[in-house]
Amino acid sequence: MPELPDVEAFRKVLASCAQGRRIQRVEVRDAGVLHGVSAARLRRELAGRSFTAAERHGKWLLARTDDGPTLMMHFGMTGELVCADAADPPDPHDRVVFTVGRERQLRYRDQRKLKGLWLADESGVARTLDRQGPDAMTVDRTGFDAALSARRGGVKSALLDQSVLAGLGNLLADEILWRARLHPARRVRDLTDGERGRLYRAMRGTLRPAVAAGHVPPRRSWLTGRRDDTDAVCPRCAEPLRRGRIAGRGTVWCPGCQPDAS
DNA sequence: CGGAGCGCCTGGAAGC
DNA sequence: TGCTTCCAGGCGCTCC
Repeated sequence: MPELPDVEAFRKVLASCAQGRRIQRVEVRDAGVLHGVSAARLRRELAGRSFTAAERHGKWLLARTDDGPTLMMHFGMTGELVCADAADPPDPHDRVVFTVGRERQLRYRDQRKLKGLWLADESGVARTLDRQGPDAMTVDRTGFDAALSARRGGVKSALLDQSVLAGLGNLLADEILWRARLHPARRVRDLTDGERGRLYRAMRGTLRPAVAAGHVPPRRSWLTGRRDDTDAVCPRCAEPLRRGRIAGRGTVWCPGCQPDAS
């Protein structure tokens, strides 16, 4: 679930809940979400420090600390970041709980534990972010073309590859391709300049309202709002939507609006 | 290099 | 009803 818009919402949660506040307590309820750091070291390195900047790149969320390491968070498919009162009952999927300030808690909650938390110094942060392409929210048209230029495969696979563009997930990729009227299996190299422009504008036009909403909104006027329908039809042309597996992922598209590769 | 397949985890839904 | 299997909005790895 968490794609760029969700992680941007978590960034705002981090900023409003914990930024500038002292970390009083670090409770690791399930060490299975910790990567390369023990519960003891996480506690030792963070307790007593304050969270400073809240940054996001693609689907990575970075919590900086004053003169300390950076907490890096990735939410996999089911993760979220919640601000709660210390008195609120814990959710069974609260894996790590940071008590900040008086009685406030920042909770890393995740059912499936596919990703989790890392603790990194500057070079560690750089090593992770160097593997990421430009952020999909802020990349300009020139950077977008540059990111796609080296690609030989299908366009959906390129959009999903975080080292090409950072932040798009399966839902967004389908939504953007539908909006751009491009079949997900089209080869990137075959796209005309006009088609790449359409794709870029579709990405911006999809991300802006999704970030405002904090997630990809399941509006009926969007493809996303139809993909769970039993007899799903295109919101634009009413053609029955097609489902298949493209780039190894469940993919939905409109055969009417998004003409086949060939 | 691209892309398919698998594994990491969990739990809800579908199948028998 | 109960047990089994499949599948999911992510991603890293191996293999062809």
